[in-house]
Amino acid sequence: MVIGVLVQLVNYNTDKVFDYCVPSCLCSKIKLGMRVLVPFGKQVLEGFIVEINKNSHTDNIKEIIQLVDEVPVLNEELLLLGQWLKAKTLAPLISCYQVMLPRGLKAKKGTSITKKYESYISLVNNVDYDALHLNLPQRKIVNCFKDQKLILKKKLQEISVSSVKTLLEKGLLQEVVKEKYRYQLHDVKPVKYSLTLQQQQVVDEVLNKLSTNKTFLLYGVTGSGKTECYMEMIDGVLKKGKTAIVLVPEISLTPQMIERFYRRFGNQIAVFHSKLSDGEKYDEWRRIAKGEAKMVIGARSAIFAPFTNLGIIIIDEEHSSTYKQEKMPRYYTIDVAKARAKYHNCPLILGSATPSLESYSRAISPKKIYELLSLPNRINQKKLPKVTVVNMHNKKQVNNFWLSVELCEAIKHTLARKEQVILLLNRRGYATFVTCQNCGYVEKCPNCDITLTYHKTSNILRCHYCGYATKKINVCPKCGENSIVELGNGTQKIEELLKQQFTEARILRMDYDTTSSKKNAHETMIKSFANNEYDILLGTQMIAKGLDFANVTLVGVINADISLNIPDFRSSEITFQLLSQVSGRSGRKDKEGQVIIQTFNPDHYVIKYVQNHDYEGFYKEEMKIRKQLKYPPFCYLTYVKISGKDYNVVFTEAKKIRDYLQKYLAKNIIILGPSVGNVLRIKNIYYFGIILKCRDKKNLNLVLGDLISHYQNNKQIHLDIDFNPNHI
DNA sequence: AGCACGCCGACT
DNA sequence: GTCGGCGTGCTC
Repeated sequence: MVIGVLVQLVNYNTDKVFDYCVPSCLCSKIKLGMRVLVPFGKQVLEGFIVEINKNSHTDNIKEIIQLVDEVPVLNEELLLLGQWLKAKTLAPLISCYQVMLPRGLKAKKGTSITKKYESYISLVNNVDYDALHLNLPQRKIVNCFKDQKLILKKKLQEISVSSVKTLLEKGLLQEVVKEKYRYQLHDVKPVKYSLTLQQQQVVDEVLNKLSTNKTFLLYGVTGSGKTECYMEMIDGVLKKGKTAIVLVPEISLTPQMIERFYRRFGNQIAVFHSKLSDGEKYDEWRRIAKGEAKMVIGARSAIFAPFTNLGIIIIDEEHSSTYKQEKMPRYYTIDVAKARAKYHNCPLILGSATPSLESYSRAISPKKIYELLSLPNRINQKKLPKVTVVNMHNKKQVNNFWLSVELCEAIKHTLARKEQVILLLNRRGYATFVTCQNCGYVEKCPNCDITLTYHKTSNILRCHYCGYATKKINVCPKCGENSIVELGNGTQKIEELLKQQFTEARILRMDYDTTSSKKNAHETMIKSFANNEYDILLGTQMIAKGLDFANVTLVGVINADISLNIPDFRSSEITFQLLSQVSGRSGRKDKEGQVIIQTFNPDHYVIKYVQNHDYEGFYKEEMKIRKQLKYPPFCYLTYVKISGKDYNVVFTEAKKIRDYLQKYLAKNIIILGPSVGNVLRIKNIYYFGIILKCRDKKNLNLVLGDLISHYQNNKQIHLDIDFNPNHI
């Protein structure tokens, strides 16, 4: 028997199927998707069986060493999905399979994680336990099985070790050895929710179409109860004997969130998140593969959960940039979800309070690419908070560069009422830009409408999209004032300024620096703030998502301008989403909330629409710009990154690649660059980027595929292709 | 990724 | 004459 094996080396040179023969004693055990150990040159490697019973055209075939698995780790669907993923992302096929599996199951060198076993006890059929003469501890043990079929042996032994032993010896109880799973939640009784009429309509709409491969966009304002809808939909799916995948951004995957699902679905759920150990992830994966778990809740990678009968896929906060995988294979989770939903002929639900422009345009287009479901009201008819915009140019209003009089007053009053404050420190950008301190003017690229990045060493402003460059100005072309300043950092001072202003207040700072030091720091901080151990929570965008604090009645945005000016065509969209989301944090329960946004650009349309909670208004205005400048959703973007150690080599090759693309790509594909990224050199590696814009991919993947094979053995140049990139 | 092969300069 | 630099190419 000859089989085709894909070995574990992530490398374009070895990314092909190698033939091996199987000793006859193993032939009956061989299945597609299993891992095997094979000799490969001088090495011994693990690989996946991707072909069986093939005719080999190779003469010197080697024999496999042994099988690694008893059952396949990749089922038929996932094997196909891997090929699809390779075609979509141009990544090596082996990396497409690796990304689907928890670390413990990836084909690799070295030892796999060993399974752990545990003994359980159950009753024996056809025994009339009531008629038996049992002593007290024995009777007590038997009684334990009144509401459970299977009980841990260890648990029963707590009653009496010897009684368990006697009952087993007499054949009145039987022992069942099962795999032990490391990640366990305790048993909770199911809870039933009652839905509002609107929620019920949304749920019914989906439940009526469970056997169609449709994508729904659930557009529901913050606090409209999307999660309850998801749970009700899942309930319907599970009742049909099918399974479900729920994706949320990693940061929203809090114990409270998991607990909510757990209370409803108990042991049927599996959980995937980054805090689990390799062993725990492995266990959760096994529970899904064996059919013990019926649904999974997890971050991006849970989209590959090995369910065989998917009934629904739900992606919450669908606009979140975390759904893009930033390393090979650079997949976009929503694309993968669509492929899986198609395979299983089941619905895909995308949920958001601020849908991505791509999703919303598909939902409202006459072609009805997505079906739109709306939840326009908050549960209990709570009003959205009042949003006040403070113009930071108005010198009378400003206490100092970062804190306005109005925000300080509001903080004072909120603290006096013993209520809590969230302050958002917008620090997303690491690129420096220049702005007029007097009128808020920001220098942008005349071709791309992207904020120009200031390069201090050369005193030049540069566009990261097309490479346009201009000398830094000192006098504002709009108002004529000599007040152009650099912006982009300096936010560290704010905590100190706050401490000076509010000497009594207990301030909690939460950002990458304070949460990355300890394992559960993020979680602990959120908890202590929720417990009123602090008055003010000062944090970066990580505080904006999905958190529900009953006592927060004031949300302040320190500097809305930073993310508004990140050099990215999505900067307005990202800012709208961020500000809308953080505004939703204010006044969630019975208290009325308010939001104060400080900005140097009070007339900016993003600020205007955030103030009015007007997603549709923002959508319409932003779409005009996207259309005019040919950005998504009016085209697909592809980013070709060229890097290497030698500046001249990298630049020359980048220009060669541009010429090559110009020659071979379909003529209506727009080519921008090569241009330098916001940092020319990182760790002594130089980077250039070429941006491709197209309405229709035409021969794009084909030409780029050829480009990759051409450079796959080039030691001086590294090529990296990113379809639908998050960052440029 | 590893490892061998092979073609050039510098050395006990 | 040999040791070792690393560019090139192969691994079923």
